[in-house]
Amino acid sequence: MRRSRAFIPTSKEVPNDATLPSHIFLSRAGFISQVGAGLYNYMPLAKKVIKKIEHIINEEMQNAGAQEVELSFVTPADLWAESARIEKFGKELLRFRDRKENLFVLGPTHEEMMVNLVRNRVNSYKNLPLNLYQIKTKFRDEARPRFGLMRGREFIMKDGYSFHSSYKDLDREFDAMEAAYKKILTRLGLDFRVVEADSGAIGGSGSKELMVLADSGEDTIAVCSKCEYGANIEAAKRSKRGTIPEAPEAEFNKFLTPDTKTIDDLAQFFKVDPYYTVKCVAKRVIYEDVSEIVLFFVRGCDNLQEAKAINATEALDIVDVTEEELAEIGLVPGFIGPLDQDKAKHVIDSDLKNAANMICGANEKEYHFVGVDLGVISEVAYFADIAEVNEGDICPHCDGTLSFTKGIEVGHIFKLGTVYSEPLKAEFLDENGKAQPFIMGTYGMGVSRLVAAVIEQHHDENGCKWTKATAPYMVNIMVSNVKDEAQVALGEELYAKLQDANVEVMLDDRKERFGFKMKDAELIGFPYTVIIGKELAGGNVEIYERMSTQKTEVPADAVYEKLMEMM
RNA sequence: CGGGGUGUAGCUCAGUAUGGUUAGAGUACUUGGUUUGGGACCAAGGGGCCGAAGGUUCGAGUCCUUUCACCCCGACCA
Repeated sequence: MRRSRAFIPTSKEVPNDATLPSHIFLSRAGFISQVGAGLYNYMPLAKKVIKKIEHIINEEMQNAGAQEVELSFVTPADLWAESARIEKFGKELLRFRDRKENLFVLGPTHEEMMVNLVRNRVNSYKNLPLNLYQIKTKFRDEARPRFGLMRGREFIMKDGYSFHSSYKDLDREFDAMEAAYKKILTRLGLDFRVVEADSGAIGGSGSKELMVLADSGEDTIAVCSKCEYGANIEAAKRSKRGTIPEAPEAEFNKFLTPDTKTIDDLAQFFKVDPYYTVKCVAKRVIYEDVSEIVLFFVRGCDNLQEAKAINATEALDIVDVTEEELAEIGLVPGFIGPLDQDKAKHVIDSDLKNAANMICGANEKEYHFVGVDLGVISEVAYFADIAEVNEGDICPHCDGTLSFTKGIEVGHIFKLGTVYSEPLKAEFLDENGKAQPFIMGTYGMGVSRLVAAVIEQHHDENGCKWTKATAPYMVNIMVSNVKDEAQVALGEELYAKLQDANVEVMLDDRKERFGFKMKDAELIGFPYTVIIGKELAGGNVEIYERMSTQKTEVPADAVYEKLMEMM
């Protein structure tokens, strides 16, 4: 491509709403343009990058034995009613009616559609397993789209669905997909981590997220310093503490504790480590038809992890409650404890099971219990893992310590089981001629989000740094002065030669100054820019490597070989 | 969905408190010239329904009402 003919509207101006590097540079470098909230046009450069990512995904999916399909974007709302997700998904589902007044939704994900495609067409265990996928535009009417391609309403996703006759086979496929996804991200040149995740609204058991590591990531992940363990903070586990602070010694007693409503106050009042205090987090737990106040107890040094709390209560959602609401049902904010707690349902963090020498609220204003042994309620109370891990906690798999890092979720794989096949009555006949619902897995990967993720991980203050696998053009030939015939001639020659070698190459033949074209090349982020300029008089040109920002001088007649070698 | 903000040239934004020539700047674009190793300089140009609708007024970018869009913080987020 000749730069003079290319549609690449670059700009020095930053869009006023862009804060993330990927958003800023993809806009400035002429990859994307916004048309509405969370809606973007892909211009030629972005389209090329997307195709490259799709190509790699396709190759790895073929290798893994998955077959590509493409399902209708507009999907009948009936299907969504069958799985009951039309309510669950809520306003994120964009609904509309056709001229015959039939209700449709724009597909935000395609579990129902894929199950519908397969049911009644695959009837026998002999035809399983089956793995079908598509790469397609999705639409989610996000309450608040932001961060450019990172969180758009319309986005491109690879979504795959596998069908099995046994859980064992699902496990095998799940592992195969994890391996394939790792391969894809490795080929794309990304630094990533596979982490354990919360299954969220989609349901199912096993769930892993593929996180591209970047400071701007929206997810916090806990990673082990020694082993491979990594988990989304919503799902992260830990071992029991290794070093436990010295326990306060006290007989069980009720103690007057005026004005000590916070853990800090309490720990200071008794001069104990917050480890030995019990924190109460009161929440309103929402179910389909009803809601109620539930008390969550964790150690004073811990915090409640809401995703875990939702799982522990099987709730749809959890919201804050006010002190007034608590007072209404006879609870005393600041002095709520788990002993003799009959005012509200409660969940106690499993780390508190049989914990001794504890201090907790006495459910009476200005009083706390000291010397509490929670062993007395270990048989009757409901214990669950509801505490959020902290940095420095011990890894659940080894003796390493956990630290936090930020990640961009670019892939999520689930073991769905029969969550969709059952309500949608998608069944096959097993070896005994008995009808069984398909056992399913689902595997998503955000293609447009990957475009942004590459830049989040690879950029500097001057612009994009595409990896070799994702670059829209591998080589940019910059003719410094287009009035210099020798420079132009060499540029054209190299341009033709590289094209013949099937290298994707851009020839910057514009009548612009050196600085302008150089800034432009850095902004766009070609992995290699050949600078044909002043040094040509001495027989040399330069190769500018974007990733390292190193310039290397090479003889003009060797530049082709040198480039081929570098790539 | 709650709270806040902004809509004026392709883009970034002045101008709006106090209504009054022909609505501005920078940048981008066109033409000519000078320049040619880090987004150059000079000159001349083109480009606007001041988000939309209604109203007040002799007169509205500016005041009032309605509406739409976009953005920010939060909630939400397979």
